[in-house]
Amino acid sequence: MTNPFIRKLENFCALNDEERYLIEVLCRHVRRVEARTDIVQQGDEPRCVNLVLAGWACRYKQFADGRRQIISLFVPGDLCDPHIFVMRSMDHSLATITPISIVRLSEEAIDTITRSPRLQAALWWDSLVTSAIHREGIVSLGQRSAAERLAHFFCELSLRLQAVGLGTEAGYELPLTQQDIAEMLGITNVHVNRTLRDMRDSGLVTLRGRQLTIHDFTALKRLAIFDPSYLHQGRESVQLDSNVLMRAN
Amino acid sequence: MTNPFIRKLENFCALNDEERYLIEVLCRHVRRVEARTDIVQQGDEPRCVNLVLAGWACRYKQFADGRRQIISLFVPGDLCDPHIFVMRSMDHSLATITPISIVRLSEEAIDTITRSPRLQAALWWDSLVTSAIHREGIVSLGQRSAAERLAHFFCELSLRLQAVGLGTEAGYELPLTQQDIAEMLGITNVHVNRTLRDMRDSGLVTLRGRQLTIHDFTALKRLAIFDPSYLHQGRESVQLDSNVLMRAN
DNA sequence: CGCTGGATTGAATCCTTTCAAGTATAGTGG
DNA sequence: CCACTATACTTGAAAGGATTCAATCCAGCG
Repeated sequence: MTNPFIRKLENFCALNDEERYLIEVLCRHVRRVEARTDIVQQGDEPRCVNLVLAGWACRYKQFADGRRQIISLFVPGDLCDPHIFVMRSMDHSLATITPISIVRLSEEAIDTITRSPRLQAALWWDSLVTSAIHREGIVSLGQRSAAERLAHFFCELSLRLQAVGLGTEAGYELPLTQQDIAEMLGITNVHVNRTLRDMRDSGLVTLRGRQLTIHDFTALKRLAIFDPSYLHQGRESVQLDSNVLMRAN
Repeated sequence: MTNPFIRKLENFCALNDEERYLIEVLCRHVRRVEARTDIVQQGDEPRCVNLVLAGWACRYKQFADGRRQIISLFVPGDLCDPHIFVMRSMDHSLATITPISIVRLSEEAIDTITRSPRLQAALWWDSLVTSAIHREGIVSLGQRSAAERLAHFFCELSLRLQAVGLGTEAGYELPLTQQDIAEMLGITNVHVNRTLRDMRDSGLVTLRGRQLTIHDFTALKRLAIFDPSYLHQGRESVQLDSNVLMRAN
């Protein structure tokens, strides 16, 4: 099974054997962490960069009163903040969702990678895509209704998982509870449940037993106002559909 | 008047004369753009990195049906995406809010800057802070009520403007319309107006004629659940108040 | 086979939006 | 200097989407 990080980066540009080998060597010491465990906590000094090889994790922030926001999801191939070392402390926490396999990359390991200009560019691309995902998250939370958010979330995840061979347009494994989804989308778990029922009833998607089945991807994209260009996948991502974002004025 | 970008970076680390001079030279060709004008549009190929010297601008995305989300604000000293050049196209637009002075930095200019290890680290710091601001924006949109969002927004802006000498804890110039604020915070302009009235009535802040007056910064922070550590200002930003974020479980 | 966490549903409540109308403010031209 | 216009701000009333609280159902698991 190929390394999902290599696989993802190759959506940006082809790597040579040497570059692939370099990453594979760095990925030899896999660390396993059980589900629902903090990997890094807010306030910690950044010691390493985590790369997910298998399993799901998330970034989150939580208030003293219990409210919690999941800021981003990590699926296989995802890397967090390669330049985090310039910071004194973490302003958020990282936690596993499922049992997970991760690699802890040291600052030296990152330096080694970025010595290759192509890998350096690939890492920039990756973190720019991560930023773009965050921006789109802001758009979702700020402008999309609950149903639109859910639809958008499913669309995005479909493409991200396809990029590492873990899903198709017809569906994928989604190991989140409805509470997790609620904390991602800024709505309550009850409302997630009701919205999911509506989407099932209208023949869009079905979520059962950690398996998401997409019955009508086109309709899902339409509901979500989903424009995949922000994911910058493939080398020619500038195709704006008409149902989609357009400029002001 | 000192360059706000230099001033901001020096919140991260002191620069030497050579480094300051390098930036000042790159800032010689100032471009002026009038208010309410797109600087870069979604779909454009990235040609340069914009650095704001004076005036306010924003990043936004807009739907075909008119809904618009302002994703981030640029105040003097703010730089957008120094590594944007690896991307094929912009997934969002940039627009001015006020008349503005900006500098367009080419890829070579960025390369020149990052040849200095300290400036390279400072640029990383700056973009990590930008990411952190986006993450906190996600938390606001996902978990905070309208009043909490507004309060948080005012607190964050106070610190960011203080970092470049454009505000104090007592207030600052805020050249946004209530509609702009609404599009930042994911609520309607009508609700912004009502919430602003409530905050004025309860003696927290007053916003009149583009001037924000903060009457009770402590109470504002409390309402906002504001923990400034995500801004990573100063060299010792690890001070978590008790009213503030804490870990799960 | 009972336990436990997650999923589901109903009913009431509430925060926010929508629609509409009215007021204030700033800039423009006669 | 004052109509005139445009834009922003303000407020009310009604409607709606999402939350809250609580109870029930379900499935996997020891």
